[in-house]
Amino acid sequence: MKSKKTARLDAKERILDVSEKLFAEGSFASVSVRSVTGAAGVNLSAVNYYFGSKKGLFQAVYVRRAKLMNHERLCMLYDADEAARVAGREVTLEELISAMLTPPIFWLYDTEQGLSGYIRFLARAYLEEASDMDNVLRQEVDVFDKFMPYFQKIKPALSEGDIYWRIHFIMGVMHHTINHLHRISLLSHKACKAGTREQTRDRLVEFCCEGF
Amino acid sequence: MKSKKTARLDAKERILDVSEKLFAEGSFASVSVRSVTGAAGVNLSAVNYYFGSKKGLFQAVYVRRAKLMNHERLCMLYDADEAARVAGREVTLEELISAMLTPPIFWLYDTEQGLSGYIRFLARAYLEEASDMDNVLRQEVDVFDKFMPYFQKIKPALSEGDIYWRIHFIMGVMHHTINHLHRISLLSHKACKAGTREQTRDRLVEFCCEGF
DNA sequence: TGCTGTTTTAAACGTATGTTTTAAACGGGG
DNA sequence: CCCCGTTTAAAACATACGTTTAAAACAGCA
Repeated sequence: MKSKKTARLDAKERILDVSEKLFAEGSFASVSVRSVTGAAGVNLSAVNYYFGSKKGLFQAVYVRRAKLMNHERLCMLYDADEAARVAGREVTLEELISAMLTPPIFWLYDTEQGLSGYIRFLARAYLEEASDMDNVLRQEVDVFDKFMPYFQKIKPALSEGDIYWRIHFIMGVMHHTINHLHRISLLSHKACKAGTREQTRDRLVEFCCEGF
Repeated sequence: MKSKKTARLDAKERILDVSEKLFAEGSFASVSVRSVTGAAGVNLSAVNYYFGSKKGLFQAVYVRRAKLMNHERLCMLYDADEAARVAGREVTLEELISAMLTPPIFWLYDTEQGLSGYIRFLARAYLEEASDMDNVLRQEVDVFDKFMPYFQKIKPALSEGDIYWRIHFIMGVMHHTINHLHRISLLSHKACKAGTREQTRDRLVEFCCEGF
């Protein structure tokens, strides 16, 4: 019951890794429990044993890295705030948008830890109508609320609604990049390459800064 | 075999209407043939009779309005081109982006003819990995290729790749609005309203023009 | 070693799925 | 009226699904 946990976590974690990947590539309904357990090399019952149900598995995939994701964004925000404070200036718009976009975009390029899978999983989860997934949205909204005062200080002429609309657009640029980065070369007749994560991030930030 | 066609088209069209709506709300796998035929009030076999298979139905939903959609965009482009020609000026960036965004956004607000359903169906089809759906992408790419020369004339400093990246971002803003317009009020703590189709369109165009 | 709680396995359950089949109903043209 | 191609109807098919069950295998500890 103690050292056995290693095996337990192995299987559990393996299921999470695999289903993160599969849920990133297809919709909830299109991924079967059997395809998950098959790819993870565990017994069919393992999903229900560890997570109660298929929906529970989906939630668990979400929860596993949810805090870390937004934690990184808030860290970047606070870092920018601190840097601006000591320099006696205001946080810049670029810093704000970069704090919102850098973590997800960098994760998108991470294949080692599987963070790429998670970020694509997230982008899909936004479209799942399972009412339990509303908290996926809500959690991100909570983060943006922390950004709100900064935007208002930088753009005092904009109403709260105006700012939310722009944040909404930024999310659109981000999600679309997450969903389609792998075929952006194809779509552009090879005219644009995916590039490095910094290049992609810079493109996004630049476009969104100007649009704001 | 002649006037009987009315009944035939009625059933066929009714199936298309219903599945357009259902495919707009859920993924391909999450929509069952039985839910379609049930809502359409036709027999279960009707889908396979008219469309061969569930996938065939999906394709038929796509094909039904695909040409019209991009036709409207190209019309707006040619209108802008003509207006600019007679005025002895160049087409503006705003006109270009408006031509790309106005049809889908206006459709999104159309509930009478069900165009709203189609445009949300399209946004979802982009994420279906069914390889048959690659032509959904390709068709839109073909349209953008028609826009390409205009963008290059307006922004001669940008490389082809730069322009494609920006078009990609514009598509992101558009798709995200299509997918989430119905809950944008919720996400913003009621701070922003969905507004009229013109207001939404103008917000999109403004943001994308600046970003470009 | 025997006991205990945990994990894994194999099998089965009940239901929902896409599709096929077979026959009935329909409606105009001979 | 009857014939015929088209459309609808009901039923069945085979498979895939999520979930449950019950027993076996396991690992630590007395």
